[in-house]
Amino acid sequence: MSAVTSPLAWEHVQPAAARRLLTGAIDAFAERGFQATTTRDIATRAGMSPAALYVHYPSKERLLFEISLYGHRAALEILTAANDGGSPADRLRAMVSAFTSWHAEHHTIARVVQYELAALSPEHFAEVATIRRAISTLIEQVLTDGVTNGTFKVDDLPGTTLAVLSLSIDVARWYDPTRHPAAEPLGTLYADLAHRMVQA
Amino acid sequence: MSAVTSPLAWEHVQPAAARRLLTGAIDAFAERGFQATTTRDIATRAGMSPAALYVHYPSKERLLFEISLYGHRAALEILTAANDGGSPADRLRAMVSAFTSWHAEHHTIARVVQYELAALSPEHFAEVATIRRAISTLIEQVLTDGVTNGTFKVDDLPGTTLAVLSLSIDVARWYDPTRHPAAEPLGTLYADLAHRMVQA
DNA sequence: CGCGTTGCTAAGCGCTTGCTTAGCTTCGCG
DNA sequence: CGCGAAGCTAAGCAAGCGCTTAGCAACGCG
Repeated sequence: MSAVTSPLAWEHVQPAAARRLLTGAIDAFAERGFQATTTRDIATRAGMSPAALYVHYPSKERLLFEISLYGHRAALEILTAANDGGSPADRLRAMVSAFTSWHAEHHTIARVVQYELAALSPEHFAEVATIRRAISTLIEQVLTDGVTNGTFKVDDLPGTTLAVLSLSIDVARWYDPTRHPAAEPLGTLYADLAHRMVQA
Repeated sequence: MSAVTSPLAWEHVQPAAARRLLTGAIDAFAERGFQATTTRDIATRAGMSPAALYVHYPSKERLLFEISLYGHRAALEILTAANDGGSPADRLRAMVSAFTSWHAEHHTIARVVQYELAALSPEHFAEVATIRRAISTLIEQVLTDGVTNGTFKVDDLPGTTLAVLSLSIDVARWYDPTRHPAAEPLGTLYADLAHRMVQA
């Protein structure tokens, strides 16, 4: 586990059977998507009968929500930590690097977080949407700060904010640890690319 | 329909009922995903009974393949057209602009093209993968040309190629015509961002 | 010990899925 | 007019779905 990305430990999920179901669901949702994953598949991955799932979670959707919520919170946390101190350029580079590395290192959870939003209930979607707006605001603010002190040149602020985030998020779509570089060098490359996009 | 993006007409799909099924399937797959879309839903959108679908297509997967194949071909075509003539910078800007605009303007098909690959049969996937490699090669070549003539500075060629493509592709994920700028200005913004990423 | 709680399984319910079958109508064409 | 092809529908099949029910073993605690 790298230093720049949060450990994403699941120890807080108790008991162990509930944790096995959750991590099994992450793998299944990431591989096949939420709709194509069956509760029987999740239960089998956790080494249980299908009915045991409902002892720990009231529905398949709830399992998705727990994963999505925890994943969004983890992503916001590593961004917030990276935003601490330094010039706008330093903060932008640290945030893009951390956010990119996180999407590479945790690409299974990241895939669920980024591509299964439509499967959430309206109420659950609203809850993670709040976190998504906070993430977006962090990037927009550092770009604003850089423009204000003259180190950045940004023509379209919302458009560029979206582009910077988009670049990191799409890593979850294509990243394959067997075929691509380690997460940390990728983060450095993307920090460089994002910095160039906004440099004055 | 803008000048930089191909018209994406479906007139070649005959008879009209087959075309209605295909366009209905695009909308349904883009909205809900392949797995969550039922053949009954597709048939209803085309104004027919569920069985009528099988008069024109042998399976739901085949419908996806026809959409995916045509979409990939259209994307490759507009990229190839934009690659014609000028400096590496001109060609890169033209390709990124066209590719981005295409993903925004045709974001429903683009969503199917980019996010439903896993639902294709292995044989059908192999066929579109060939087109995807051709797309990637076009971008890699223009970056190579720019590095060679000294107008670009690229540290990691495959990584930067992927990043440039990634930036445009992710547009399909978030683009909403009711909330975002028109496709053509977006293409111009992204051409600028991509150019800055590689400028010497 | 007695007994409620926790965690699990076997069985299965009601429903929906992709797709098939049988049969009807419409049409072009000799 | 006769007839095969094309295009469609009503009905339904086998399989698989999310989830429920009934019941059992293990455990903590008075």
